[in-house]
Amino acid sequence: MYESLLQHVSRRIRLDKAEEDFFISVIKHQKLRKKQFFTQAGEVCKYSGYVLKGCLRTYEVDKDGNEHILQFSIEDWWVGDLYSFFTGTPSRYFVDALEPTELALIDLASQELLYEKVPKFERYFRLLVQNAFVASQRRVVSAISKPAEERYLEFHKRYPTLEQRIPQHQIASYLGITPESLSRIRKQLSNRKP
Amino acid sequence: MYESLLQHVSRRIRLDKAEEDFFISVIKHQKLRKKQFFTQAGEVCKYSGYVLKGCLRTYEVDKDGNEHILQFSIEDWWVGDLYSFFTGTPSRYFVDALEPTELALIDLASQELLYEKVPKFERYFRLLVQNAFVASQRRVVSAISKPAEERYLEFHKRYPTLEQRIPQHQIASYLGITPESLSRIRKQLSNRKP
DNA sequence: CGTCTATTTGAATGTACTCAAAAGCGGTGG
DNA sequence: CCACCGCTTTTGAGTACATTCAAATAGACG
Repeated sequence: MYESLLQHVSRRIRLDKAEEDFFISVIKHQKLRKKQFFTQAGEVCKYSGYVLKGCLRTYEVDKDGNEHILQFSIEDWWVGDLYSFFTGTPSRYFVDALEPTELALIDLASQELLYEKVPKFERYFRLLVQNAFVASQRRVVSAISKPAEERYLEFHKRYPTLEQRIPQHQIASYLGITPESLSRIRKQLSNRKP
Repeated sequence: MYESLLQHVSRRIRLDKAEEDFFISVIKHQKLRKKQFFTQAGEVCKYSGYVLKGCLRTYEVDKDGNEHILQFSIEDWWVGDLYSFFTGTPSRYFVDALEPTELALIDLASQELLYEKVPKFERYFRLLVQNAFVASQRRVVSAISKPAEERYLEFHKRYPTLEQRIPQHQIASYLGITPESLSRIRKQLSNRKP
């Protein structure tokens, strides 16, 4: 059931059998249908989720009701609002499933217990967050310095498989442009290339 | 010399005297004059720096030679290119001092030694990176979803002291707009308010 | 005081947006 | 199996926000 998760962990820290078992013992399992929410803005994000199968999006809804996608999460990525999760304050993000999805869940109490019993997990999560931070910073630079076409090409190169899986208007939202603009950009590119 | 740093640490994890002493023993001290580099793109970032006094900027230079500021770092913030630091690969960022600056430095070997001898530090750095990640994600949403004026107002509210300390064109670069645009935005605001 | 850099202002341009409508696509039920 | 409905993508026209380029003014520093 959780092989991919254990593998993900063991690529970063070394666990013995007892530690693995303990880890698995605090994990819960969740299935989401398409469009079902994992968390909603205004409520506290009770779980961190590891994607076993499927795809989710994390997004904010602004005062005009427009959605802005922060993150897509596919297999082998963690998902959730870290800030809400750790502080217990209401989240500002919505997270829902773009496909039928299965998650491994861990709640805050379990995570803290885990840190206590197996301190190596501090390292595991530090490494994860560190990577996520590095990626986020790159996206900031991209967002503030590059025109839409270039941002699209970056996305296209870095996440070629994601682009197949996800409706175009969601990608536009992730890139910070309108669906109309993305459509035009793709048209221009296809006229220029072949 | 390092009181502020020790305080910063002890607000997050509890250290006994021996642990404190060990921590301090691996710290080096560095002074930078205004405009002096902490790291440059193309070289490996050898140190993480804790700002004891002063202010630095982290920025990327694009192919047209334009600078894009990722981060300002003032007293009690860590600075450096995490990715380069941990992987030993050349950095893509420049970091230099906007004011005369003093730093507490730790190199990678020392940091790993620290993790080994005082595993609590994994937690300390996890918490730091976690906060930085949360902040970076918010900036992503802001960058992709809000017009320049709104982004400026956010900056103005969140970092009122920084705005006093830093030349306006650097703030424009941080916001992802031209100095001319920021000047016009500020003019409009001052005409509208009073 | 003079030089260099930062900020402001103006005019023209461009990129991306809004609004509106048509075309395409996929799923559902008759 | 086809027809219809809803949603996504495309296309068009007009607009707005921010940029570029150029020049003037203001400020900082030696």
